[in-house]
Amino acid sequence: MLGRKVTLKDIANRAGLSVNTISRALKDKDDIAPATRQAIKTIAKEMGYVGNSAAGSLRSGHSRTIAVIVSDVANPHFGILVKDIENTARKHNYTIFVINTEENNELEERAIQIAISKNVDGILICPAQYSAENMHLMKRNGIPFVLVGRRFVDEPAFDYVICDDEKGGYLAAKHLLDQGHTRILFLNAPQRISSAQERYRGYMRAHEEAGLSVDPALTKEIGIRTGDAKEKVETMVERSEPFTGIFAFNDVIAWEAMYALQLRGCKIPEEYAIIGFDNIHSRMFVPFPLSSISSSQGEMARRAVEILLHKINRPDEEHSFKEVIDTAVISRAAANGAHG
Amino acid sequence: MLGRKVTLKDIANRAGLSVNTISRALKDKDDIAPATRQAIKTIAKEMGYVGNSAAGSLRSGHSRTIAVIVSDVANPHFGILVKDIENTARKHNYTIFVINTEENNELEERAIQIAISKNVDGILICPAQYSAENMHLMKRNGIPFVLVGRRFVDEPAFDYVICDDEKGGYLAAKHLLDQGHTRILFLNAPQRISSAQERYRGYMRAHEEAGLSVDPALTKEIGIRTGDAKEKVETMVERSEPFTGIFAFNDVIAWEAMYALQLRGCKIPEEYAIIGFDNIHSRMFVPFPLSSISSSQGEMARRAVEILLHKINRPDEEHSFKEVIDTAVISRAAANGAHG
DNA sequence: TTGTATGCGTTATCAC
DNA sequence: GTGATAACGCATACAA
Repeated sequence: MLGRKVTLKDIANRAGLSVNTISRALKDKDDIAPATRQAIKTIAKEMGYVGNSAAGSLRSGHSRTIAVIVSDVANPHFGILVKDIENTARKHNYTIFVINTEENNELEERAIQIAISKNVDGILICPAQYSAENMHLMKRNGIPFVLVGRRFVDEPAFDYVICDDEKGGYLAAKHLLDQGHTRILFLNAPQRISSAQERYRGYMRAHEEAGLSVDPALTKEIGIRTGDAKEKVETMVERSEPFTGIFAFNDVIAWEAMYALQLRGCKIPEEYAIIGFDNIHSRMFVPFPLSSISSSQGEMARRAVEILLHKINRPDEEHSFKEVIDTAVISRAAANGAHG
Repeated sequence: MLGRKVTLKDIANRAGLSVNTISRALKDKDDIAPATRQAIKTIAKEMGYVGNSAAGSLRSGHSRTIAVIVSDVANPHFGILVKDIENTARKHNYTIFVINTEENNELEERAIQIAISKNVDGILICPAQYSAENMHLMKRNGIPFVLVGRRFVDEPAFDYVICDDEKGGYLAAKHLLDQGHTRILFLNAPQRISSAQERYRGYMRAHEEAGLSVDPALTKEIGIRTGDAKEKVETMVERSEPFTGIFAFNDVIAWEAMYALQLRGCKIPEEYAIIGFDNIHSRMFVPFPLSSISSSQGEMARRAVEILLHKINRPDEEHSFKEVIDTAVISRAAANGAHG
């Protein structure tokens, strides 16, 4: 055991062959004698050889790796998304790694730099959207990338795969309006985020259609920090601000809102009806029902990977990819008298 | 805009200086004229330069990056752990990226290879533990690593940071036994995993102490797949196998068990008492109470990073690190008549 | 079928 | 303070 990284040279020395032969044998090139190849592979395995992709990609220009940059690893929505991305990527013989931005602009810039500096072939990113500047970092460096779940409407050059957020917002609000709720608290993400804007538009459209105006006091911006939604809901209840429905930007925020209501002794669904977004209850079993808007993460992940690989493999093609995946209401009612 | 990666050479051309000077200026070496440095930095920023750490680490031998290899990104426990690791690493000016193994041996091997091949300075890993072979891949390549949450008892050379799983298992079982439950279903992880073994030992010790023997039919192995716990619990209920308490290996399994019981119309906590592990309810607000064993992820993350950095910086020091962080019962009762 | 030479982008060393 | 040169580990082109 060397106690340091095993290189092609180490194997070459052991095998009495040139570095080149080792390299070609391990890459299964066809101009190596089968016996030689076998012998080399055995030695490589024995020595615990792990290729240095940093060196390899420096020379070859590709690494069969893609970086996935997400805004919140602790949100199961992204955990599921990452899993789905990984599965699709693996089918195409690509490996992924994940970098977290915590919805922070500086961390996002760092994340992109790390990805680029590790010579990834492409990047899938759910952008924090403080500005498009970080995206231009990828553009300028010629790295193929696809936006996932969010888009920049002012930047037609950026490809994306999103779900139909406007429709989702519309369906969510309509779902509650149809149940007779007229004052719907919208726990939305910050407005810089495209999906927040679009869901808001849908929320407004549903109200207009119902002939209702919306009290601006009912729209709150929730940050990524745990406890933010809880505090907002608590304040509303404390001040006896009237509302009976809640539409949450995502299911984790919805959970927190439900928690806050319970704390204050409010009854769900007797006093409040709630709907979330992402439909994560379809991918993990949680012991309370929550209606939600399905954004089809699996489909989103698959298309995002496929488009990215397409761009990686045909860098000169100018094709533009803008995919909007359909959304739908998934209605979950209280089963056995429990809340929902 | 070049439309390809910006290199030091590009900046050197623009600035009319040598590549070496650019490199030294951007790295804030002190033998560069302040004016030169400033001019260079401006140009670099303008051109959207991103250092190629793949090339840099090839030469320098380090990258200020560590890889975090976890078994299930979709489990919020790991999401929180990753966040905490990231925070500590950032304080020391290290960047992390995450690779998922889905508790699969081949994916784990691939993950380790990716990490090593990207020239990371060290690895934090929650091993899948099919064998210690994958760990030896790191050992043989001289990459510092620290096990997080799991350990190899037969391999005294592998450093780790874990929580006191035996005590955790003991406390969990005792918590339920003290409430009068004598038949406690243990939804454990597979036995190859050290924490599963140790929690099982604790579970047994609590029973012995109470003068009770344990029915082997009450111990089930739950895989990583969503739905596994649900099916096991449903089968138990269907067959009317008697039990009134459940101890789940982690909180996500506990959620699923509660879900399954509710589906069958079982009442919690009237008919069943449940306790989980990881205490993720302390880091996200979920609208139902769940008692759990606190494993102090924050502390675990902090220590793991510190130990890893120590090993990176003092590679010759033979110091061995084996840290066991205390566990405790966090009891959560039903608040407003809801279940718990 | 195998070996030799070259260069990827960066950093370390040394000369000026 | 700055520039020239070599080297990291690997893959490619080409020679043998």
